[in-house]
Amino acid sequence: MTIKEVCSKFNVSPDTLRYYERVGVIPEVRRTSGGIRDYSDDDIKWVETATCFRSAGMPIELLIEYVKLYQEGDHTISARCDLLKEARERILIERKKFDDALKKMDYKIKVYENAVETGKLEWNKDNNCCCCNKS
Amino acid sequence: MTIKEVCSKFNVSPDTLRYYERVGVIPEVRRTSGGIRDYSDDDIKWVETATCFRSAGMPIELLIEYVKLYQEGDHTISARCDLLKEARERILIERKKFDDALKKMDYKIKVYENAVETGKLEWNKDNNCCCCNKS
DNA sequence: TATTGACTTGGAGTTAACTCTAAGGTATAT
DNA sequence: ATATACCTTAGAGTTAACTCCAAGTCAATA
Repeated sequence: MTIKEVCSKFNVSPDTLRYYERVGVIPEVRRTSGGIRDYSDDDIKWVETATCFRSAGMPIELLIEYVKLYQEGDHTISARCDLLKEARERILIERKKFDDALKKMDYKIKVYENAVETGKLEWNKDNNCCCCNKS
Repeated sequence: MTIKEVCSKFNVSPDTLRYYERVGVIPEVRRTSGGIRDYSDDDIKWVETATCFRSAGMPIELLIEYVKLYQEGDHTISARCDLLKEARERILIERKKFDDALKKMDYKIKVYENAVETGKLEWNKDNNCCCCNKS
């Protein structure tokens, strides 16, 4: 598969894919006799993993570390497992922050929608919710 | 409340709070006669909102826009509401990406944990899951 | 009252993750 | 055969969001 095809498959730029390969976020991709990248099925799976994990905010450094461990062979399996578990915890923490923000937003949206209808802002006076009354 | 107290309350640096104020992520904070910031309850609510929304990846620019609208008065209520709804949609999209990554990680962790136990990697051959078999 | 530590501003520097540029090679349609 | 579109590398530039620095002021303690 050409770089262009992989790009449109995962919605990333060619520059990004070349950058990922250069810094080691994915293993090296085989070239044609002309020197042009030809992504194998495995390469594509690496790109899939990389873009998926990156989309979840997993830092490049962690992905590089993972690829390094992978290339060292099977004796790094438990290290890779630990790395993934740690990454998992981080993502759970981040997701919690998203949920907190959503809660706050939902409250504010409700107040504003009510204001658009009735013509006046009515913040919850007892402040029992997660949100501030003002702003 | 002093800048230091606000910092430890929301776990951000003084530099960050001063930066937020300077660029308009929060409205201007009143100073003491000596020129030192003294955060009011409302200021603190603004900081709470800002840090909460930033933690969810909401860009600075959006927060600045929100504060601007707020300062223009009540005729911007529906615009503020629209802004929050759009932000909400974005966060839902981002959270979906987190869930996708978590799914992939959980599968990989399971495979690796099994490998640590049994001594060999057993990727799901029929590839019915969201994940790649290799990597 | 002197020292210590925290505060102020304006502006420069840093970091992660791309993104672009230059100079040139490859592949395909006319 | 040549134009066009896409590919290559190395390295420089960009962007968001801080983070640090210098030079000076303020406040609490010994």
